[in-house]
Amino acid sequence: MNGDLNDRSRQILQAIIEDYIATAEPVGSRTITRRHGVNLSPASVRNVMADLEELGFLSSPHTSAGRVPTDRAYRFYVNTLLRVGKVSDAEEELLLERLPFQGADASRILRETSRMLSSLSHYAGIVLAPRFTENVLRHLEFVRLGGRRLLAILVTEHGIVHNKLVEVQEEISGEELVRMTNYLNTLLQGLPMTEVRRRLIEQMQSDRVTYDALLDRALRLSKQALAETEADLFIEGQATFFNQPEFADTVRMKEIFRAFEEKSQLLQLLDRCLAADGVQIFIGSEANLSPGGMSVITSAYRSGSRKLGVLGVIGPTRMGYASVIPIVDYTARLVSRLLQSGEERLPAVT
Amino acid sequence: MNGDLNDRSRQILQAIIEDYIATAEPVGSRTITRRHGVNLSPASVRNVMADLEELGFLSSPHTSAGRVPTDRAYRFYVNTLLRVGKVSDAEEELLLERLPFQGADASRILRETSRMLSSLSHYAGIVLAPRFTENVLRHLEFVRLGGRRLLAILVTEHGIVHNKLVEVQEEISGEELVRMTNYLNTLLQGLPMTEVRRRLIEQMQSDRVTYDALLDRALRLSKQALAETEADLFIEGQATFFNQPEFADTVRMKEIFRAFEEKSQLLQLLDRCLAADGVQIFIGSEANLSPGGMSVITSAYRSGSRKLGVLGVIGPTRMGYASVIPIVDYTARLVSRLLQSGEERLPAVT
DNA sequence: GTTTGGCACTCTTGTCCAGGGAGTGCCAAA
DNA sequence: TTTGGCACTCCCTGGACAAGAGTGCCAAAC
Repeated sequence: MNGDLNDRSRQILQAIIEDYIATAEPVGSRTITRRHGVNLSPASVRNVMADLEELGFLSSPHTSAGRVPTDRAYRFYVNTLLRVGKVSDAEEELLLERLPFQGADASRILRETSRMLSSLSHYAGIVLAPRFTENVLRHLEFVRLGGRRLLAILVTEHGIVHNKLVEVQEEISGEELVRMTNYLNTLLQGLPMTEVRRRLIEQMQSDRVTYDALLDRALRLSKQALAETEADLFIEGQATFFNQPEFADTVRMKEIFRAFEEKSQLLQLLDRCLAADGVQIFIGSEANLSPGGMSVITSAYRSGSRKLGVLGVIGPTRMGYASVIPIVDYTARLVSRLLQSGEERLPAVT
Repeated sequence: MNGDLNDRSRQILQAIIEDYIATAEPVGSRTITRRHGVNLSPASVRNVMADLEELGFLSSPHTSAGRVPTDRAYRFYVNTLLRVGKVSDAEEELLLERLPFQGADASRILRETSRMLSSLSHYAGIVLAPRFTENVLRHLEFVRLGGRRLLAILVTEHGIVHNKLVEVQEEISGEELVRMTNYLNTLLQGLPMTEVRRRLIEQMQSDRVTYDALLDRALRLSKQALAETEADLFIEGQATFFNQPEFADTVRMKEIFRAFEEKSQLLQLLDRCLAADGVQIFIGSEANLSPGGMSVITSAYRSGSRKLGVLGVIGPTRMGYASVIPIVDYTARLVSRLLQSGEERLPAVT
């Protein structure tokens, strides 16, 4: 059904979309003939526009307004019409200058990334921190907080630190804790979380543990400590939505900010992105976000072949896809490289 | 200048303020006689209102609108007219039920606190996490990330975890790291950060260290690791500003959200609060925030006699002071108790 | 002297209406 | 098939007008 459009229709559709992206105002037939290189009379353009409306690519707010692209039009635009460029030199320079700052740990890099995504795209930047389950355990430590409360600290690769409070049945002495920690670290260090689970269960049934109550306790403890933690999501530049005329009314703005505070819908969407390869684009209703009218462009960042998390941009459907797509793409590659280079310097983990 | 007002003026001023807080609309003389127990004719009330305007307590948006309280009026109201009540049973119940949840570490409690502050007050809740320098060091740990990059993890009392990436000159072996960690922990554990600094410098000059290069390195490392980190600020319920009619226009909303994303002004204000005792109230211009028209009510929370951080509520100047003040007060006490009780269970720190 | 009713005045808000502008749809001619 | 022309629709703006709310002030009442 996409290929159905002839050259002229495509050209006009593209002109309408790009004009609308630039102005946020319904596009009329005369505007097309004037501003874009279309050598036709307004009347002819009107005929084409009527066809495009018939096909579901355009809609008119009211009889005598211009036309506005539908989600479907944007989808067609992104799939077929748009030729995606590269990031501009200025953008690249800014990213390279700002992102890999000295002595930064991963969470800092990721936070800064969401800032950069926002300021480059002029929309909101989002970064989903590496999913806990996707990570490799680097170090596990228990700190006694008092009485039977222990703080479990786990460091995953890239220096991301999670911590969790666990309560034990009986007090544990300092030496016992050291022994437990050593045991657990030799057992689990360097394993991906998915593997960690398996190893724990396997080990619990081994002879060595059956006869050593302390080790048994250690395993139970770490099982508690390694329970899934909630996902970390950095969002920056929400205020950019105030610049979009289509969100000018307060009711919609309110809904948007509610949604951002909620995060759950967004997390669900980003989880889906984690599974896919390359740049993902969700247009309007495809994103399935509650306030509607928003598009999300994402890409997973990775370390080697393992996908760690997702980053991207969220803005109005009427978004500058042409410039945002390469930004997201490039940033994802850059972040991957930054995290990778941290890893390369690691000694082989045994 | 405050005591100047006679009873009647006070009564009318109070009526105006409370009416305006409730309705967000300029209050006229008739409204006062109708809705509040004032046994006077509108004309008399008008005379008083003219005086109050003269004194700077009221202002009128235009000639034939009602009167609106000025910042000064709110200040007078809070200082003199308002009798602050207690939190309602329902509020208390909710707080007690939601806050001290099992197995929560301090940062979780604080995040949840800002949520509760927002949902109880119907304004935005803010919580400033314990200032790093105010804390007691509980545990210090270095994890090798790869090559010469170490992740310093420091746990302060109440189980708050900070981490920082540090780079060393030459690689450090596993055993060396263990020895360093042990040395540093016996040296620094249980000291407040301010003390930690002193001890580090003192120790650097001691004989033992001059002859042991590793210890020297350890000290230098920890000095890097213990550098001040940026303050953590939890804000929740920013979207409540959308409910306030006085912020209905998009321009102001935009400014507010910019300010929230910036945080710096807010941090400055909260820092001032940390110094003061009890509930602090900043009305309108007193808060010195850029978008103006906002009031901030805060109280420091503490552990024992040491103030840790600040929590509070931020909303429009036209805020329900009567109900918010006790909420902030009670919450600060509750959080103090929660953190305290965690501490009590600690063994004495030597 | 204080309080109050009355009255003129001011300013905002909402409604109605007319006119201009932008755009469409359709038809007939090129 | 394209295009010019034309009637029509709808939005937006601005002016006029009335209603409503409130004020300020004055003179009479208490």
